[in-house]
Amino acid sequence: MPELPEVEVVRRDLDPVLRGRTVVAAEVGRDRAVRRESAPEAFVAALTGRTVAATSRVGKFLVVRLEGAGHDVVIVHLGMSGQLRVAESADEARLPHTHVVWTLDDGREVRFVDPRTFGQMWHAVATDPGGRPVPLGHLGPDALDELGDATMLASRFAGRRVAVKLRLMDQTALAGLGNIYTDEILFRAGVAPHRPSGAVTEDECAALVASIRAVLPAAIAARGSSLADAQYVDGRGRPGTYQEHHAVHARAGRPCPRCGRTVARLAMGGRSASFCPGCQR
DNA sequence: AAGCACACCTGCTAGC
DNA sequence: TGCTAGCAGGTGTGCT
Repeated sequence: MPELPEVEVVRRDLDPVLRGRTVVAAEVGRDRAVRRESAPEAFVAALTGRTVAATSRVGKFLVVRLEGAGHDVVIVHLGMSGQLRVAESADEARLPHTHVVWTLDDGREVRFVDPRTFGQMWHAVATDPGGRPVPLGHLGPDALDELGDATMLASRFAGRRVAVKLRLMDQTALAGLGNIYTDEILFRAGVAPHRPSGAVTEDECAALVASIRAVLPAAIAARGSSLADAQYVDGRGRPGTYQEHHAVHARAGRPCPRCGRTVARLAMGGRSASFCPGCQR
């Protein structure tokens, strides 16, 4: 799935389910789902009997903070196809590819379902002085909560020859944007995806910042984007609707909604960019 | 040392 | 109809 808006929708669904609840049991059905742990047993032991203090998010990573003096957390990344689903009880049938299950003290279950297995979760102990878990220290500022001004973005682009779309997707530069939302953000800002990031002007950086500030909240309000393969659903299994507002992403060959020219597709960094050659320069 | 290519998986679709 | 190749929202590593 999932880029920042989808992860944020899942976090908002899950927070009231988890907050103040105690995890009475945890089970790992597929070791790869907790592959950063020394052993799945360590993950289960660290989580069992613990009460959830709060949830937060950094970029595409979901952070579940546990009560106690140790400042420890569970970090979840949904990868390409991960879902966190709430079941009202253990009796509800499990979906195929259910790899991790947390049983809560109210009888509900939180289930991690992930067909492609690129997602994972793990227990992390230390937090840095800013309150971020140490394993997430390499991430740049969060694109929703910590986005700065045009000057900040320009400083992230300065001296770089890499294409601006790839730079926007670089999680160490700015955290949370992926292939869908960089397509949409670049379209709205009128910037072509293959432009070298160092050549993007200050005015264009201002347009990109405004575009990020518009697109991410709108996508969250629409409960995320669910594309053709329909892998992304929220905590209750429902798809989002923001794909209905996509101007260019996955619309190559169809007309640009603004100027009518054909949306083009470009191979970039091992994936594909969609853009309007008329609106984006 | 920035910038690539590639590995890691499963499932669906388009095309033959 | 059935097979195969290609493609899909991600991150991390290792080579140049």
